[in-house]
Amino acid sequence: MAFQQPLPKSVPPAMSRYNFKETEQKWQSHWSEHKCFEVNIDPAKEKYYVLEMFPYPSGRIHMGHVRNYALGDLVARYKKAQGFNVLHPMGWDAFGLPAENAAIENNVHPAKWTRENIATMRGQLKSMGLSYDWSREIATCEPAYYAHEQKMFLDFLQNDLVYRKESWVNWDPVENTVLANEQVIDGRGWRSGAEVEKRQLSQWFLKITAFAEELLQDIAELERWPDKVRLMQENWIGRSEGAHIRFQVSDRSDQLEVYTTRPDTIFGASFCAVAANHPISQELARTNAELALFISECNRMGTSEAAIETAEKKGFDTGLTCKHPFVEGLELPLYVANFVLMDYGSGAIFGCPAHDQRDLDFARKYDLPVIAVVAPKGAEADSILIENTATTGDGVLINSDFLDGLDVKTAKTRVIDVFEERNIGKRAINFRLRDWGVSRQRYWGCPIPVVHCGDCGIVPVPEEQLPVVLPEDVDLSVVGNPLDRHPSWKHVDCPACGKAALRETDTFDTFFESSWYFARFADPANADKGFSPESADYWLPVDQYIGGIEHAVLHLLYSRFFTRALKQCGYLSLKEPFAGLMTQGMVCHATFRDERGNWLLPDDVIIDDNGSSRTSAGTIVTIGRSEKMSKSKKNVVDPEFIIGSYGADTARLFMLSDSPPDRDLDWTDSGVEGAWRYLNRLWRMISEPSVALAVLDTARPEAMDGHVFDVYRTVHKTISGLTEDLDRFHFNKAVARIRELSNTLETLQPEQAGADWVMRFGLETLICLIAPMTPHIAEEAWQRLGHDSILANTPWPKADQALVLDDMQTIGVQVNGKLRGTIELPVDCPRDIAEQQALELPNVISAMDGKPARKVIVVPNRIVNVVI
RNA sequence: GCCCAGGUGGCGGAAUUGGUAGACGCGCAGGCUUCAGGUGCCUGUGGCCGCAAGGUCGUGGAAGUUCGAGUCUUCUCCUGGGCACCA
Repeated sequence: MAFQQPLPKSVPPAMSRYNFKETEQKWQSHWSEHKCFEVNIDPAKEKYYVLEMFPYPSGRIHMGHVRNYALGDLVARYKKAQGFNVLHPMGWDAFGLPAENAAIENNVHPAKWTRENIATMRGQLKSMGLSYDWSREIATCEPAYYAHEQKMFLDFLQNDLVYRKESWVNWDPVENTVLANEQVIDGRGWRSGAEVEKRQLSQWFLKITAFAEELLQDIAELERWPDKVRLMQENWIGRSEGAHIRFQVSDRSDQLEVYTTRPDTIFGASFCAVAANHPISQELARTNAELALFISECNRMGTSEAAIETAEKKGFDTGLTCKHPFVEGLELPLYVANFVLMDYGSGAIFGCPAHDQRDLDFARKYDLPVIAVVAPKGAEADSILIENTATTGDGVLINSDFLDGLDVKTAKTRVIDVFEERNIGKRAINFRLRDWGVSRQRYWGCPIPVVHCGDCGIVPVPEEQLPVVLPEDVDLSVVGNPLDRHPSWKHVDCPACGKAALRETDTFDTFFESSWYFARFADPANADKGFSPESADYWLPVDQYIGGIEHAVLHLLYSRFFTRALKQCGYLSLKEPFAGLMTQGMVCHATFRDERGNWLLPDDVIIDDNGSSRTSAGTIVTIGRSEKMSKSKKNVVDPEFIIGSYGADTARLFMLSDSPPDRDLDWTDSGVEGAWRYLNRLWRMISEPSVALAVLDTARPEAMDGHVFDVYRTVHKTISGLTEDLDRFHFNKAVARIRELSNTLETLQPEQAGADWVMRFGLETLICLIAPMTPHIAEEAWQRLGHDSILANTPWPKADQALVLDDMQTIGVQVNGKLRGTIELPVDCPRDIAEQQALELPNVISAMDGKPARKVIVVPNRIVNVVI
């Protein structure tokens, strides 16, 4: 998609094409010099905090960033025009795994790699003309940032929000390192290819579960969040009500505690099962090699819910049995089963095959009894036959002793009451949510500020010794954790007793940094603390947060938790960090493959006029469906190239015009061309208007041609409609309205009375309305129209409501629900007049075919429907 | 397996509460401008029938509610997304 911009010297300046390169640079410098977007606390003004999810500095910006920041900038500039004191900052989520990978692959230090990437990407973002307050820029890998989160961690520790426990990790025995799930491919390390082991390590956890109920309840308050995200958070937290029940294990002194959400099905129990990592399994495995083998098999299986749910249900009969709590003499065999999760509930279940599909699959495989205890409503108790589908719906209890005849809900309550009376179980609420493991055995992250002392145990690093700075003189060419291998860094004196001790060599999960960065932006230069209470009180919460749906759960939930934890530690006075959330869809592009099936870059593909495609070398190209832009499929378009060839305004306009923000967007060359052509058209309308413009600041003329007045009304309607579109995030509709207004303005004729004035008014309004989307061309046009003010500081246009509402309107007339014509009626026209006019329409008369109207439905200002 | 979202012209998408389906753009066709290509401008553009007026079908599929359904209900098919160490 080569594009040259011809600028022939012979053409006079007014006729020249819009010069985006010069213009975009000019206004970017201008805004920067005039500190247009730098803001301070101003109690007299209402604040508005717009935040886009800050990027990981991976090297170069991609189209997803362009979309995200075009959306955010539109909101920020629009709110500024509406008079808000707008905080719109940008920074870098700068710790993370890719820096370490790059270090190993390219022999470059993660710090250097990261800082260079930031410099590149900052330049790219600046070329987009985004209204950031760059004076607030932060990078989370700098001690000036992470020092404060080390302090926060220590405060969490003091407030009992942190603890240590053993937890399982993916261990790569060749690289001597812990792997992320995504680094485990088919059970092997992605780089080493070694078979991954499960290992238990002692790790730091944050008590997010302490807030589980609150985090769940408060979702209801997040009114300006997408329902989809709220639902995902709800499901993630996964509150369930049920019971813990203790089963006596035969021939042993201990009891097995199970968690169940279906205590009502207790009389249908036919086995018990524990997780592979359950203490009982572990204990038995020590003397049972076969069981140990089964457990290691379970450990090799993926830990994801999807993997567990879809895997074949397998179990190992321990030979032990559990006594049924109610049925004297009934012994339930105890299995170790691969579908029981140690992390959920108590890591043990009782199986009721008739009413749980997993249990049924298991029972069929091991030939266990299947006893129906719930009869669906209306079904005959003795006609129930469970084959291969468990019934999980409501019904009436059968075969269940004292529960017989009760519905499921009542039976649950009753049976738990009995458990509690007999002291063998109790009511329990369980959450799927687990505590947040924040330890990472990685180098490029924030050091966890504690010291391990042989005598004193775990000792927090004293506040005056913070920050614990990540050493930069590390060797990444050797396997294992560089912090652990560093010759001196971890060796310190115990802060408590002064004896030789060791630093914690784990670093924080990078979600730690992103859980509070929004607050740091309120007070980014504060050296004493993360942010002052005053700055937080003024700027927080974020009024509009914008980012990818991929963060719908973890990042957003961690931030919500972090905010509560900070509140508990006295940092903040609010619970919810993000009052409004908008999640954007992905940027997609068609995919191309050559004859051998190799992916091709869009740049390597030539589409001929007849629609056929080939490579530049002439070989055949297959065009595949549009998919999310990704390096692996090569269906990427480099934003820098687009900005260089068409300008930032074109790229931004296209990002906003073709799809609503929350849906996926197809990047197409023709769409970009369309945006580019429109900007040139707009430029022509300004520089060579079809109707000479009235002089700046002249009063509205009293005499106006009828058509001119209609156009004038359209301008007001556009202001009103577009403002509403922006408030509802219907940005693609807003762009459509801009184009409609352009079309309408071009219908003005020079000889019509008032046309010169309405043309100026219309163009100035158009420029103001498009400014948040394409700010550079708008500023230039504003200047060209004779203004010496900065458009970015200019108030948003106001519509005259009297002109927005029409006094006449077109109403559809139907006969038996089919449209047969339209009538022009005054607004709020009486029913009988509407009916009369409708019945007089020739088309209506012919459609009625001489039959009388049985009924005429008149919906005022909407429709008339004649029923015959 | 479970949960969620979405299916509207050749394409991206419009259509506040059920009330004129297809705004706006892309593409395409014809014309004008131009030495020519591109740009620009004008006109047309859901399918089918028709010279036209107009008719008829039409929002993944099937059924239902309603004077009236893209919109509500039920079933169904397809596509995409999420399901705990990428960020």
